[in-house]
Amino acid sequence: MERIYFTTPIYYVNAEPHLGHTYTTVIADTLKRYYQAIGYEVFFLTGTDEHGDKIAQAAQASATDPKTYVDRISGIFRSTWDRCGIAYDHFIRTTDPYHKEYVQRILQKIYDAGDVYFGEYGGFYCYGCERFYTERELVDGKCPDHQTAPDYISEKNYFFRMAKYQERLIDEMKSRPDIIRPERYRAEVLAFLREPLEDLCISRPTTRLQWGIPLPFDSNYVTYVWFDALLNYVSALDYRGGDSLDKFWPRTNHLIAKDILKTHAIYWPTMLMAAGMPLYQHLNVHGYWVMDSGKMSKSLGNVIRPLEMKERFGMDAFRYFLLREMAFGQDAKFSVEALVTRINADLANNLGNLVSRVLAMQQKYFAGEVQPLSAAWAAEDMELRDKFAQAERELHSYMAELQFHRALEAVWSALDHANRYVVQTAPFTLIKDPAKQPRVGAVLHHLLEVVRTLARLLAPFLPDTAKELRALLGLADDGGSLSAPWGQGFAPGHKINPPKVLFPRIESEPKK
RNA sequence: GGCGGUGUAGCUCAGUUGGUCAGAGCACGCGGCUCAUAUCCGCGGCGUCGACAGUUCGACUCUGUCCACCGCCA
Repeated sequence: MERIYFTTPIYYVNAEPHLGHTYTTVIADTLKRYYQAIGYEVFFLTGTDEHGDKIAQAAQASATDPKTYVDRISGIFRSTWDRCGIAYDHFIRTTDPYHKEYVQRILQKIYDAGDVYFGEYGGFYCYGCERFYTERELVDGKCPDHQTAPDYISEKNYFFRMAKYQERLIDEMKSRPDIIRPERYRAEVLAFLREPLEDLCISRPTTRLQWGIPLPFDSNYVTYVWFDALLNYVSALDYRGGDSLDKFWPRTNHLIAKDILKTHAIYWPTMLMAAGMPLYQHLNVHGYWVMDSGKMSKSLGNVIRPLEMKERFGMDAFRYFLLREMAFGQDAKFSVEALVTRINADLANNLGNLVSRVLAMQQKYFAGEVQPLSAAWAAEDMELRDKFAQAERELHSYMAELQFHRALEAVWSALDHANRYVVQTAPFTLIKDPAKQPRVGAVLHHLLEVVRTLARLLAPFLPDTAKELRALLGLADDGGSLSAPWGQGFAPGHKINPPKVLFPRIESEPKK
């Protein structure tokens, strides 16, 4: 059995889940369901990143201890994904004991191998950013983000010999053209690698930061973000035990937004090289959702919360919009108006109405009982079947490239054809002639095959809707009845349920 | 300043290797059907494909210069 491993980033617990988190998580979920459907063994990891200055400060600000604070926010992430129906296999927290132990184990290994050294570093440090600034980066001597004067700090720290792996990394990036997708992000990384890499500072003294994982070789220091956070992708598999690590690790597909390209394309692979592990299979990079009302922020009140979207529009409708509207890799615009337009046009009018009209006729003309197909199919019957076969082929090729929007477009193109088929065959006219009743039965049978095919093709994208379609068709949940060839999905005498409104039209825009 | 990206119909965007590539959806106009969530089907216009020059028999698609916006680096 083929295997594949999908990861989202671990989300930093300084904010609650918003649109950006949700998009990455939804595409991971969609990919998991898709690959499972085509027979893969899939592992899907998500979780939370919980160490660092900012968290320690945030905890202090809310008059609590860091552990209590991160438990709360991490819990919000987990319950949000649960309530959104996200089918992750494991939820990792960087404060989990097994993760800490794993990070220490790898740090010790790299230290023993001589890839970590103790050195001095001085510079302007901004506590808000948790980072050093070069003089030229400062604006009027102040941090460009916080408008505060940074402190000059000189301290000894541990460094990872990242520069040592630069050439190997370049070779790897060049010899594997699809390691980073889309291509343009690989080009960006290669451009960055034309300049010499510096070694990576991986520690903070405990005098300055306690909320972190202690270095195994020096208890006066904790590890600083990179080893702590990035190693989650393997520590989770290690924790799952058995052969999880061997089964899934090299088959890794990371999903990230473009803001963390560098950490995943440069720091992470060199860390893996030092640890003697193979690199991931693909780093898949998506763009940003841009709000038409400006950059998403609490102060503007335009933060998109997944649970609120689910409440207002339904999770499947929200998922559909995210998957259909963004071209993977590029930025896309988000607005409630566009969301409503998509729901009305694609889900209510095209998909929902098609199912509704088919099931209504099936009910009205034959009391729900599926009628036999004729021995000889009409040309338009075969064309209808072929359109869906074509849509399925296209769907597979687009999914291999993470082109979710194209995959859905392909399905909708077949779906549109099905609506044309209804007009073309006009069962509602034929039924007036009793002699034509067998033809009407056959036409509706073909249309039920459309609905059955949709239930199968849409399942990774719209899991709840697919389930609802199966229920309406009276088909079992096991998938077997869905994958039967066209024309063989329904046993003689099988009964179909009356229609239901899957996606109500949204007539007027609810208040924002 | 360097590197990369984007710039195509009113809006959101597709356009793989240069020759039905000038397209889709939404919006808009007209017509048709009535099974259906006033849904569906057909027809229609709108674009100097950011600007200018070049290569070519032919460029949205290649080359160069420039403009606008975005990102990364400095």
